[in-house]
Amino acid sequence: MSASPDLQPAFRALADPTRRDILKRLSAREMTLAEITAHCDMTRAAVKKHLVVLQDGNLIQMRRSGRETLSSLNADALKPVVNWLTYFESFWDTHLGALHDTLSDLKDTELEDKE
Amino acid sequence: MSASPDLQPAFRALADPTRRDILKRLSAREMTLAEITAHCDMTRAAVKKHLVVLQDGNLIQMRRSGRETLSSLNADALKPVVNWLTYFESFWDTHLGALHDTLSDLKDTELEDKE
DNA sequence: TAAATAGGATACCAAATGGAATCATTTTAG
DNA sequence: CTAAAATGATTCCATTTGGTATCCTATTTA
Repeated sequence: MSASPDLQPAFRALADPTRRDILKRLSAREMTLAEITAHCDMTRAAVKKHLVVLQDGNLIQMRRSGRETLSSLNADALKPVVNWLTYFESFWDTHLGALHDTLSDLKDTELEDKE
Repeated sequence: MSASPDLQPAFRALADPTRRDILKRLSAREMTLAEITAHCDMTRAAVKKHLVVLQDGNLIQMRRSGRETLSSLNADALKPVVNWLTYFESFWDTHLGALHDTLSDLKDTELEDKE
């Protein structure tokens, strides 16, 4: 029943600013390694490594075309991540999260629509 | 105009499974270091370090009470993260993201509801 | 076919990380 | 006051990371 997909590779991939930047760029169009590198201020080899990490997180795909490799965004892989984070939505706009337990007996007290 | 908050510390904090687990636990109630450690299968010192990383990401707060320190969730800090990810929402459920550019001249072609 | 292009694959490095071990400090129980 | 409880602070260690430098392979294309 494929419990929950392994979020680790995706969270790991998102933990680096260069990789997040690459994702944004790929949301516009697929790009070659050289093109991506042009924006990254580091060597091709370094960018390539980032692409591999992104691929491990399933956040991008790569396809070979002639002598170049086009990387493209796989935004769907972000869904499980957002889903994980959404769990905490009910704790937003209130610092009562930590008191949740303490206040459980007052559950009908209306917490008016925050801001 | 406080452009965008620095997402790095938060993304960094979220990149570790132990820390994500701690966040889930803290969503129930605030906990002491000893309590958290009880679930983590590692030393107090190690857990303490994770708490510091979470605090750097502003995902938790700590308050001292007598000889113990209570850590509590600050779910609000997840908002900017979700917001960043939401940017990609328009690319979900379609693998056309990478072709967005290529297809730009066909923009009136109706892309019927995917799936 | 030979040179130029675009990428892969490795080896190597310094710095950051995850964790354990230890020792010091503060608070509460007797 | 004194010991136990709870945490903080430091040091040390192995592994992972982010990057560079190099060398090698596959495509083009002149």
